[in-house]
This record gives sequence, structure tokens and C-alpha cells, in this order.
Amino acid sequence: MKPVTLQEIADRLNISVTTVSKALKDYPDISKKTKALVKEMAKTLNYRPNAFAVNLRNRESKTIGLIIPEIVHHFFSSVIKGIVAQAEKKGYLVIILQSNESYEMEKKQIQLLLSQGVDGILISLANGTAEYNHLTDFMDQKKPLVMFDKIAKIIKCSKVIIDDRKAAYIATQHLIDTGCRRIAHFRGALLPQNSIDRFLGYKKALLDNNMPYDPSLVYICECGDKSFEEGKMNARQLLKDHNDVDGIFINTDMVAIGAITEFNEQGVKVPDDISVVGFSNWFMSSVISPSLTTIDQPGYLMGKTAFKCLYKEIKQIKNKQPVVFEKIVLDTALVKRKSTKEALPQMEQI
Amino acid sequence: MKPVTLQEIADRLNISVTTVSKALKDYPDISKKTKALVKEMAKTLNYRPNAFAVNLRNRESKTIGLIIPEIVHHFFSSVIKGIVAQAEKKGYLVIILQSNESYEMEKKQIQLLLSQGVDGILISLANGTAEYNHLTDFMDQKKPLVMFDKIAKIIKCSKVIIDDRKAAYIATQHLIDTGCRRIAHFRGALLPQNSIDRFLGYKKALLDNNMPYDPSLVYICECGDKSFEEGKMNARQLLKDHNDVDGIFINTDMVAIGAITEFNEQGVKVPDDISVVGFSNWFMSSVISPSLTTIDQPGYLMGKTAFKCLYKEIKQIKNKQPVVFEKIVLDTALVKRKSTKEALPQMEQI
DNA sequence: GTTTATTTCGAAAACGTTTTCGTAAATGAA
DNA sequence: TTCATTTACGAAAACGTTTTCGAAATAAAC
Repeated sequence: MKPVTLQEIADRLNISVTTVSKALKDYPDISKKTKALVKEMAKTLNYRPNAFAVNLRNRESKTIGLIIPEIVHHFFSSVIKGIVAQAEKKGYLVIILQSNESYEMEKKQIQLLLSQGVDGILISLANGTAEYNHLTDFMDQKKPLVMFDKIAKIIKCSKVIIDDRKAAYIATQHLIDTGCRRIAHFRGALLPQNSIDRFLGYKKALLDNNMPYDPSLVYICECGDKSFEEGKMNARQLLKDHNDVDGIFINTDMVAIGAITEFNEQGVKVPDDISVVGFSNWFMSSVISPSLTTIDQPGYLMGKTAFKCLYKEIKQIKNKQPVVFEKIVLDTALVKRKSTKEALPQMEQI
Repeated sequence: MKPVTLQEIADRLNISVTTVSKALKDYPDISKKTKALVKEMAKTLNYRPNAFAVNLRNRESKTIGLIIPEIVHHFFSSVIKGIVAQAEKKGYLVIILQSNESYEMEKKQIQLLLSQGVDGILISLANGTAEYNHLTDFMDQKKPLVMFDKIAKIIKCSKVIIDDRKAAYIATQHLIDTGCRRIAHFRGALLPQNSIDRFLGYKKALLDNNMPYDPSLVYICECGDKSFEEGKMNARQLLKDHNDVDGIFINTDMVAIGAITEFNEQGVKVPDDISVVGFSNWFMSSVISPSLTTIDQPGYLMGKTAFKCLYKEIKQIKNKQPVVFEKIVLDTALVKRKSTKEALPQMEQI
């Protein structure tokens, strides 16, 4: 009942462990006859190499770690799917951990992955992360780390992102193009780079259109697991504070859906009274009423790309080649739906 | 720059590897002084045990495998979250694989996990799975496997499920209680147990209420990643086939949302013309219009429970205790929303 | 027939840890 | 002092694999 080892095969064939090992790996210095014999025996005994021994010997686990802020999340679960699918193709397995947007957890988890001996890490930073020693600790072990979506500009490693600033600019411009003249912004937490960039894109679009930037129109939400409620609350507050707002660009779809729900309940017409643009293109956004105009964020592709990037670096390190860090920017697209009005004909076109 | 080992610590302190190992693990036959010395040195050198060596020696990886049909799925991602959280508490890491509802993939993935040396497997079966040798292969290695949600009755192992039949009965009864007299059912694929059970619950509710069971009112959908379209298609077909149907019990929320969308587009009023009850209670269901009456399925709890169950068995096997298989049935609840009418006063109550 | 090249195999070390068992030194009892 | 006990440590084997290196055995070349 014991698992069968190389020794077992060797004994049965009256040859050495060395020969068995080599035969199974098609070393050129083993005769065809022996190879056939060994492989047959391995098959009949249903031999499978002991991963622990292989790992120890080869100093690699064919396993990578993945840390994300939140698993129950349309975007992130799409990313997971992309990563897992691509990893499996290359014979890699993925260990998933959830930081819950907490720096402390993230730190612990990196240590955990380090002591588990993963070959690399893919990470999307927690909102609370402002220090990066845990990340550099990992990279100091000559192991690759690739950041995606929520990154830290300051850290030297490969990154897979979208152009948040540009996407936010386009989203805001769309509000302007469809007639909005006083546009609010529900931004994300203060630290994350993408939340900052989206805010900057929003601001730039206003200024480029000669519209004043008014800080009192910017509301903050953490975008954690209470996003929906945050959206409702912010919307309620906005209606109290400003009765002249006719458009909002919102950091993420779930918050936008909360806001739309609040507007619906209060009898505020979307888009006639207020237009709304979200961010991420959750599936849900296409089925709510009115359906949500939003920025499509390629989660699956981002996961796939991030793994490819990590894989490349794992290989480079293994082959003692210099690793060159990449910054890959994926395309986004504005998805026009019913939460914004039809675009007005532009002056230039008349 | 090499990772520090027990040997390194031993050399620096002029003691043996054995003593270092024992000191770090607080063996009683090492003096307090030596222990202190060793631990201090370990700390200053930032020693961390080589997981590969530990695994090899201890024959365990502190890692479990998780196979689910689909990652981008509200219910399953909730399950993942529950599993990962609970596993981390116990020092276990979770490797995730997605079967894509394919038996072939599922089989390959079990082999992969086996050769990776996971300590146990949690699995929710693919729709296509009708043979179970890959599962018994794994269990033959004296390693525990726990099934959840989509299970196979025939396999002897622990299971964490809900009472699908009862839940479906309650859902159908609710349609009857609110005045529906001709009730259709969009069922899931043919093989999965839960899809069968939900169908049986639907049927029994009809018969218990002296309503005829009409097979032509049962539509099948695969409930894969095309669920939304399936819901729309089935709804369209239903409207063509039967103009007298006034209620539908639908196997899963995403399909129900597709159906409601189709009804909305065709001007069929929900719930006035047709009432709809879904299954799972995706978050989305609370925000679509009309909001969806559905069965709440405790994903997070199911994940948590499944891991606990697996963990118990891992311990039992390690301690050479007999393992007793459990069948844990979690509670569900009917969530009444706007896609069904108010319940009629019952005769008995008048 | 001798030398050289080629083919085929195996001994042994290494990866880093854990644990059994033995033993020397220190302590206690007599 | 002597014997028994306790305390503190280390040698060595084991986990199963991979790879280097050397050595037979065979074939080829002269």
C-alpha cells in the first residue's frame, strides 16, 4: 500500500535507481530497451514521482501565490480565472489568498507563501498598503513578483495594469459630451494608485473642457465589501449637498449600482436628472435598470497576461538570465448603456 | 545570499544540526540556554525552514486542492472565500482549479493535485461527471476528499450540501401560495444531483397541491457560463409554447435574471403575468428590476464547513484514527422579493 | 592485436529536515 | 568512592529524487 518509488521499480528490474530515473526522463545514455522496460514497469505499478522530493532537489515547486483584496468580486474572480487557466497550461498551480484590503494580512500572507516555497507571486495590493518591505523581502529571495491592477509605482517589478487615468478621462468626457455640466465623482480609497489615477483623469477632463474642478463634488468610498451601501449613502449625501449635479463618474460599478438604486428609490431619474458612469463592467451592470454605462476592464486578460509575465521571469531567473521588468498596459473601452444620455451633436460637426 | 539552513546556524554556534532542530521545536532534552542561543541566532539570520525538506520528511504539504466548475460565479466565489479563510486559520493553503464543467478536465486536475502532494481535496463536481474513478483513485492514497454542493450520492465520502429538494419544494410552494396555477420549471443539466433534487422538489410540491405535473413545462439549461442567454432563450420559447403559464421556478439566479430580462423586453409583466423564483441569491438578484425572489444558499458557510470537515479527516488519518464520513446539510431560506406576488390569505386562516 | 571511441550503466553525493538511539557528562543516592 | 539516574547533546539514517562522474563493456579504427 506504500506509494511506489524509483527504488521499487529498480528492484523489480534489477537495475539501479539512477538508471530508472534517467530512463523516465529520456536521458540519452540509456538504451532504448531499458527505457521501454522501465516505462512499462512504471506504468503497471502506477508510479508517480514524489513531488516533495522533486521540489527539494530542484528547488522549485511549480506553484505560484496569488494575493487579492477580495475574492467575491466580479473583476477579481475574472482575473483569478485567467491566471489559473494560463498557469495550468504551463503546469503551474495557483495558491490563492485574500488580503481583505488589509496590509497586515497581506504581510502575513507573503511570509506564508515564502515559507511554502512558491516560485513567484502575483499580487493586487490592499487599500491599506503603504509600506512595501514585505514585497521587497520576497524579491530579495531572487523570486519574481508581478503586480496587477492595484500597484505601487515605487516598487521595481513588472506590472500589468490599465490606463486608469485615460479611462477615467474618457468616462468623464462622455458625461460632458452627453450634456452634463456639473459632474461629481465618487472616488476610491486614498492610497491605491488606480483610485488616484481615476480621480486625476476625472479632474483633467473637467479642466480640459473649461469646467471648474470643485473638491466638494468628490466623495470617497472604500470600495470594500460594503460598496453597495457606500454607493447608496454617497448618493443620498450628494442629493442633500448639491441639487445641481447632473452627472457622476463613479470609481467602481458596485458603488454605482448602489447609487442608482438610491436614485431610483428617491425618484431621481437616471439619466434624465443625473447621468451615471461606472467602472469595471460587472455583468450585473448590464441587467440593472437603467443599465449602467461603464468602462470595461479586461479581468480575464489581465490575469492571463500577469501570469505570462511572471512565468517569463521565473524562467529567466532559472536560466540565470537578467530579468527585465515590464509595464504592460491593457486596453479598456467605454461601454455606453442607458445610465447616460445620447451624445449631443458636436459643434465641430455642424 | 544562499537561504540559511539549520547547518548554517549549527556551524555558527559550534553545535550540531540535530540540536538546532530540536531547540527550535522546543524538545525537552535541550537546555534552556542552548534553546535561547539557537532561537536568537535563527532570528538574526532570518532563518525560515525549507518547506520542501519539511514536506518530504513529514509527508505532508499543508496544502489542499479545490476544484470547482466555475470561478466567476457568485456562489462559488463565496465558497472559495469561506474555504480560503478557514484554511488560512489552520495554516493550510488552497490550490484552486476550475473544471469548466468538464469531466476530462476534472480528471486531469485530480491527477495534478495528486502528483503535487496535496493533503486533501475539496470538490464540487462538473456537470459532465458521471464516472468517479478519478475520485476513488485519490481516496485510495489514503487521502481525504470532501464533496460540496454538486455531489455524487454513490461515492463514500463526506459531503456538505443543502437540502435542494426541500428548498425547491418551498420555492414552488411559494409560487402556489401566491396564486400561481400553472408553473413551469427551468431545470439544470441532467446529471448533477442538485439539479435532479430541485426538479423533484418542484414536482412534489405540484402533486402535494393537487396540481398536474406537465413535463412539457420543464426546460433544461446547462447553467454554465452562458446562463444568462439560456434564461432568455428558454423564456422566449416558453412564451411561444405556453401562453397560460403564470409562474416559473428556475434552477439558478443567473438563468432567472436572463428570463426576467426577456420578459421585460417583451412587455410581459413580472410578477403580474408571470411570477419568477430563482435559486442561490446572487447579490445581483436584489438589484435587478423587479428584484428576484429566490432561495438563499449559504456559500461562505458551505466553504467554511467543507474545509472544517476535510481538516478533521486529515487529522484523523494522520493520527491513524478511523475516519467517519459526515453528511452535513446546511439551511437555506426563501428570500421574498418583487418577482412574486404577495401571498394570498390561506383558507385555513379565515 | 592494440588503441580509441562509443554506448550503457551505477555509485555516490546532494537537497534540508526530523527523529531515533546512543553516549558522555553531570547529578544524585548509597 | 561507586553505582544509578538524569541531563544535554550528537551521529546517523531516512524521506525520494536528480545529476555528476567514473567505469565497465562494446564497437570502431588503425
